[in-house]
Amino acid sequence: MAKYLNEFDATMQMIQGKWKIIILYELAETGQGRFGELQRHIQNVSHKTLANQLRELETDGLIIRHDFKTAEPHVEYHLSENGKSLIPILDAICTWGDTHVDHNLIERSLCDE
Amino acid sequence: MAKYLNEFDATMQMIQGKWKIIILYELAETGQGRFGELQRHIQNVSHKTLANQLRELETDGLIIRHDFKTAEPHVEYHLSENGKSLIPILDAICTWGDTHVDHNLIERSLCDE
DNA sequence: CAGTATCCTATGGGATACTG
DNA sequence: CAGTATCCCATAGGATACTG
Repeated sequence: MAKYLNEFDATMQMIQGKWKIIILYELAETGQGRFGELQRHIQNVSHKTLANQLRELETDGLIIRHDFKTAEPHVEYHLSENGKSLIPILDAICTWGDTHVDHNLIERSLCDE
Repeated sequence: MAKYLNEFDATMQMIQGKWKIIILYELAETGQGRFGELQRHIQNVSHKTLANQLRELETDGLIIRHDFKTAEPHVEYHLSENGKSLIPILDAICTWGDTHVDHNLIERSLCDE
């Protein structure tokens, strides 16, 4: 059985999720990040949901999880090549929102800085 | 209160919905379409859901609903300028899915024909 | 033909607490 | 620090039937 209706659906399912794009964008800018860092930067995301979305992004091959396997837990996330290839699209999505949506309706600007 | 988290969120909320992108793409290709036509072309969409998504797209200003107000109900939908400006992004989303997702997982190919 | 109303289910995501 | 488990709620979307 096919998992996706079409190419839109495939792409959308991978980036759909309240925080997924923000996570990808954050990692694109910083290069890599730890769980706690991401949670601090992306305000209001719940612990459970961040963990969920990170796992989905990892499963879909958009980010890579590197476990340092030290005594004190230390995990770093960074974009895969596939994830990086998505950035131009995210830019386009951000720019479109920036130019076509009333700024008063937008809580925190992310693109075009 | 802001309605959207950021520009991503704004754009995503407008195109999110199981059939919204397909509707937009369909209208982009055909120029305009009636309710029944859309339902026939977009297989498997339920009557109620199609009506819902059309109304949301209209509310968000992406499509325009033209009621001919004849005795026999006749309504045509077509893209607004805002909706048209979204097409390049949809193309990018489709192309990305086409090149980065296993074709066996995709039910019906829509782009790159 | 186009649209609305009702009912139902699956899922996403928040709050919170627990584990190693 | 990173992750999992439980509980709970709001929403999306399907099936179906009804209206003008």
